[in-house]
Amino acid sequence: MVRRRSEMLTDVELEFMVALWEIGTGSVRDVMGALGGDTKRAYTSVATVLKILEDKGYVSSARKDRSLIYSPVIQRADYEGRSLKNLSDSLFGGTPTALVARLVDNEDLTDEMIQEIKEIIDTRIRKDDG
Amino acid sequence: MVRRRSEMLTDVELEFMVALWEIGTGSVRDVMGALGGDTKRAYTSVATVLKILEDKGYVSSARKDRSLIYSPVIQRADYEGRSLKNLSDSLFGGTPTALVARLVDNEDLTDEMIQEIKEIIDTRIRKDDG
DNA sequence: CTTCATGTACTAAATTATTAGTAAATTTAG
DNA sequence: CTAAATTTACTAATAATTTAGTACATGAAG
Repeated sequence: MVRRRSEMLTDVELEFMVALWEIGTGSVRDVMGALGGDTKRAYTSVATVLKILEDKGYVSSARKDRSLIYSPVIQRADYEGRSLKNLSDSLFGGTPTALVARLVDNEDLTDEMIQEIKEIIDTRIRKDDG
Repeated sequence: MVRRRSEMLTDVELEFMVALWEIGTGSVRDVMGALGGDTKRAYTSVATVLKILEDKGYVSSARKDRSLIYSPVIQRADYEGRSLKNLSDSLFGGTPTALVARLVDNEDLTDEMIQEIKEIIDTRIRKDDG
């Protein structure tokens, strides 16, 4: 009964990748400083998670003086796209339109946000034509 | 070191909830039949997951003859919204517009889909005005 | 009534996720 | 050189996830 790992990041892994994407590249201590969350983590916990991310192929490391400097292997934009596809497939029947429909019927969306979204769509349509 | 459970469904739980949302209500055997995935699961595995979902408050059960009939407690639309908020917060800086921007720069989206999305937005804007 | 089928509860086992401690190496300060 | 500090590798502990087996109850068939 082999369970193959999901291709998606766990919550903690995602938090770490976001931190690393923010700073671009950094040591354990740098990433620890860039973690936005409210939970404090021990230095060794941060180091362990970064090692796990490296084992899984999400980051790479290179030694600089005494420290390891970590860099993202996957691009944030790629992962954002993968996340959207994953959500669309698992919950919206594989139709991104259903996803958008649910998004925009959210009460909390301001008129400004809706307008901004409209402009994003219109821009994309113009780009297709041009 | 208490880890509090995420408010999101796991992959398997989501698959089960989608099946239950599809059929509305059903026994272990009904849900087993409605599961779309490619992996076969033993009857007892399905029963166990449904019980776990009940423990977590996602479904409720009522006895009918010898069987338990399960019903969703959370609404699909609610969970869809929660998922989008979760993704937006964790990966798109809490800005749904960034999420949409990433969605529509996906190569795989057809012109038809884009048009459909545009209409969804425009409809929502008209509804606001009206 | 006995046997068989069906269904649930309980238990178990394997894997993954999360957090952090300990040990060892290496550098730096005195 | 020795002591303190920094860093990584290894290990551990706990929790959650996923799958399914066993035991027992109950109803149906002969």
